[in-house]
Amino acid sequence: MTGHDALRTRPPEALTEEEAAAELAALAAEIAHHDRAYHEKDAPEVSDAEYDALVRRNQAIEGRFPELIRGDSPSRRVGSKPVEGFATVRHGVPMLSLGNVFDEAEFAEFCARIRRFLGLPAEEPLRFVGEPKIDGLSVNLLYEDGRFVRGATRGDGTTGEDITANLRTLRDLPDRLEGIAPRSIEIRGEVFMEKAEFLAFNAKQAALVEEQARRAAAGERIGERARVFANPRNAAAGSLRQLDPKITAGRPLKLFAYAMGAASEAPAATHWDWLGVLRGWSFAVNPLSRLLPDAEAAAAFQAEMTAERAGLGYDIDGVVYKLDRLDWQARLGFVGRAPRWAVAWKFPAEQATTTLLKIEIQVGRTGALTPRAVMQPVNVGGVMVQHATLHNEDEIARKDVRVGDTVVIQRAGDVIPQVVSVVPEKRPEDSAPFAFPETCPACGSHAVRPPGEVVRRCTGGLICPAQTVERLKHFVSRNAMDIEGLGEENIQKLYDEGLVRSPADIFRLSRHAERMRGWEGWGSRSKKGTEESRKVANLLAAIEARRRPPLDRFIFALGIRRIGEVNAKLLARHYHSFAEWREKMLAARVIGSEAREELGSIQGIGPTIAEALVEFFGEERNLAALDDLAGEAPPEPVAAPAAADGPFAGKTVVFTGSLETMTRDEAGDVAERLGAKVAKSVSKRTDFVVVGADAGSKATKAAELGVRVLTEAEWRGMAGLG
DNA sequence: GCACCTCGAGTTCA
DNA sequence: CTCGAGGTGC
Repeated sequence: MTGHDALRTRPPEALTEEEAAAELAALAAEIAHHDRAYHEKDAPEVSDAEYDALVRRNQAIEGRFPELIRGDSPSRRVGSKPVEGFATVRHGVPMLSLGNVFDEAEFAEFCARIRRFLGLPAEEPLRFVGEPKIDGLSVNLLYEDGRFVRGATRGDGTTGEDITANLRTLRDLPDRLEGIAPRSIEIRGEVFMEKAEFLAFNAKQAALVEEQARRAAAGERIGERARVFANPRNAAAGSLRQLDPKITAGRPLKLFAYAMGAASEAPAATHWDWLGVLRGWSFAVNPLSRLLPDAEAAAAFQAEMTAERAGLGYDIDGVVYKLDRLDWQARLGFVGRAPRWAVAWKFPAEQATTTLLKIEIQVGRTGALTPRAVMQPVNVGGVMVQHATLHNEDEIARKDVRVGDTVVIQRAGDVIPQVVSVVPEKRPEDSAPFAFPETCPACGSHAVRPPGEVVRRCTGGLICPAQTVERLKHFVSRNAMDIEGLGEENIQKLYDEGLVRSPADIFRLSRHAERMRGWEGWGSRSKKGTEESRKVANLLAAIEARRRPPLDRFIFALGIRRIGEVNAKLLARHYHSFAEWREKMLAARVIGSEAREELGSIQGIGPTIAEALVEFFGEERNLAALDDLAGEAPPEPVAAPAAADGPFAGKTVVFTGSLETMTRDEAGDVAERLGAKVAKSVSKRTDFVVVGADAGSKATKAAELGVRVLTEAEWRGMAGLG
């Protein structure tokens, strides 16, 4: 729905070069957007077929205009979503994530929760199966009538990529299940590379890279670039992503099977027996897995694995404990996306020590001053780390972090580095406590910290260059205006050159095309030639492609405090058009006015958020910038969600429990499009409660109040989802 | 008034 | 992903 549909219906041959460039830019942006919606937010906005149509359109145009293929073309991307080759696959049963515990007390709490839920006395032992948690790639293997028919990556848990051909090359994967097999069954496993194999393989890769470099220097053409991998996990992932199964076949990949997904019949009554069944079907099951009679045995097993960890042939980051009895598993169900009957007991995060070189203060788009540690680069768990957030003033004081200190760092939640503590013995004599600045490092304005709040904020607002640049970055970002090719660096450059000071300026950039072409790397043919000379044209095309933004994106892009994606959508849906919204916001500046009441009556908008909006509209310069922008890029009204009739029109619907075929958010979107109002909790004004797996009190309440309860299947039927 | 849930904002690295 | 804080229902 980007306004390019008219163009898209024309065959590529009928396009002028300029049109083609513009459409490729728009397609790249749109596909990237969907990739994100699909992967990161778990909320695809288009069907797979629509998505594929976009990709095919992109390929068709690229085929006709090969010289226009963009550096960021979706067809080149090797990132999250493979665009050629791999199809997407929906798992029969979602592939879940696991809750984590880090010590015996947390594990005991996990056990206590199970007992509470099942109503078991403390004496009743909980029998677990412990399985080393390998750091590899989860895959889902579908067998029908005993034959391997499809294999997929985990993906976002709901849908993954079809990598059947690659998986067939694994020696550990039986093509056929021996003996009695259910008509249809999904088997989950972990694909990984052993440490020794990884080192040998990576050495080969390194040699290959070197050789390619030599040949390139000699002017030879080289095809696919070889690469070295940072760790076994990445190597395994890279190997499974190969479009050519022959390459995968040459990689030393292993597979351990460990769980069952959707199955036409249950092949066992306990998890332990199930592992036995898998072995019988000649799957490799981790031989270290063990049946543990009670929680004490689990704790002992954890200690044992901690000791043995270093000596294992592969990397593990903890042990997974699963309640053995499948009937209990079924009763326990799920909280969110994680089962209540299993947990990952993680080893302590890998730590490293390094020196703190300095503490930088970053200024965010709302003026928040955030301290950031700059450290001597150090390897933590296979990744070089040199920055870590210090969160805020209090955090620095609490840990008494000082410049020059030797600090212990770790990567929390597998990714984000954090400073754990300082090593006081190694502190230089002349060190002083860090003095958090009380003025903005970018504009010198006062930075204030309201009582009771943690964040200190620059009061410079519109005059602060750092805030202005951050707001511009936010404006063009993916979920906002989504202007492809306008990243952080380019925005900074355009700001520094004085070409862009406000969002509206972006839409006037075409006036400065000549000047931009003169910049090094923008159009001046320095080294690489062709691609750079296209940069300005591509950028302008990408900007044009966004000249009619949907109102919700437009509102979000403004970067008003407390107005994120969700609240922006609420506002856009409620006020429908830009003019209406603008007028009502101005009127709402008067406390007690009708417009203010209306604003507060929107579900999800409370007094604080209303206040933030009113504050924005109370600033004359904001209003001027807003109108300037709306003149350049007038927002399109969002379609009114109301459907005049149908079973959900005008009804209030509550979704509860975890739905299998979609997330609650997705379901909510569908319901809204059908004219329903989606609420979070059940009251007597609720018309329908849609109950997913493991619904809790809301389902009970619905029954008490006599509200109509729908199963997921019934809901899908009524909503016309088939 | 309190507990729970959801949203916003900020952040790192390959 | 994680924290803080706002909104809403009990």
